[in-house]
Amino acid sequence: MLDVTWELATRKGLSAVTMRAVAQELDVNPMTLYRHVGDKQGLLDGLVERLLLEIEVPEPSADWREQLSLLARSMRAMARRHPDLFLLLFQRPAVTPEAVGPRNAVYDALRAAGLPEERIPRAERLLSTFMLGFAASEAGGRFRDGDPDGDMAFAEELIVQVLAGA
Amino acid sequence: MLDVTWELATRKGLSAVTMRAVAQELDVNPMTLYRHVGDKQGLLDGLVERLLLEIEVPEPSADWREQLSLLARSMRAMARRHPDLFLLLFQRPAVTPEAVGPRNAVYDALRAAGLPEERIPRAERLLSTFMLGFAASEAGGRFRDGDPDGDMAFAEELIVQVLAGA
DNA sequence: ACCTGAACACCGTTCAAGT
DNA sequence: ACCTGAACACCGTTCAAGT
Repeated sequence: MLDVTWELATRKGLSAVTMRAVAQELDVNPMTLYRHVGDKQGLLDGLVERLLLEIEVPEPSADWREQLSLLARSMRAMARRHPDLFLLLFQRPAVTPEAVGPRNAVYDALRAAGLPEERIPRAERLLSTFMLGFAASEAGGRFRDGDPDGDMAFAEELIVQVLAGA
Repeated sequence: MLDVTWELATRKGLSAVTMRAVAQELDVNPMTLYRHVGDKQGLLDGLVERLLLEIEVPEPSADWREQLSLLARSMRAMARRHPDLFLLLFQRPAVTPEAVGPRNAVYDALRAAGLPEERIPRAERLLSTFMLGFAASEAGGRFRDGDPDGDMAFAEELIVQVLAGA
């Protein structure tokens, strides 16, 4: 069911994801969905989980600068593919099981940058918050007529600089 | 009309803002709204404009660190008051007329920090993006069980450090 | 020309009737 | 006990009928 819902969201956008539309896609009575999902919110939760799992995570063996760069790129790409769904990330706790992939990827990069272990969790929260905000802004159109690539390149320089001098 | 809509959004949340509910609040036929607003999206646009205007902006005469701190605080407060509406900021260009207040406030602070004029626009975009992401995360519950005040205090230290050494 | 009620094409969810 | 169709209480918006 989640597969079909995800496919529907990808193909026609989040606004097309309704109980009734998903049910029709499955050739099933709308009420039948409630056996699997409890709620419309449950359906959306599943979609956000899936989005987190679809974010591509870099090799931990790569240069840490490259790790961060790749991670930022894949988050931005995911946001562009699912702009409305991406916004829901702000409404879910960052500590769900599906969130460990991306979080560990940031942990690995920060560790590789030489950041002391005790500073990593906070640094990850701040860095991820920035990346999320940036990707959401770009995908949502807040940067209209701007230069997101240039802005992100500059942000990466700054981040590398701060991490190198920490 | 916008006053009543804003009041409704504040009192009962964004999901209670429907054409029909606003019309009822005004003791008017739902169709009458279309004379003033064209669209439901138009109603929401008005709400986001108002939200931007409601963000409290610091005195430009204060210490620049204090300016940034106050601005962050008022953005976070606004996000907590209107969590769903706040998310819509990501879906609107940052260059609307109502956005100049907050943007100029950041400009002023960066100028006071001694940042060269030509670097200010990009710095403002990155800084505002972080603040927006942070405020949205906190208000939306992404930081559940976290320590947003501590995280923000640390972020401010970092920002001051970067700006001082620029 | 302007306004607006009824109507259309949807929603998510409850609940009672059917098996 | 399980399942589900009809029904309920909503939506945003169109459009034709009324003034």
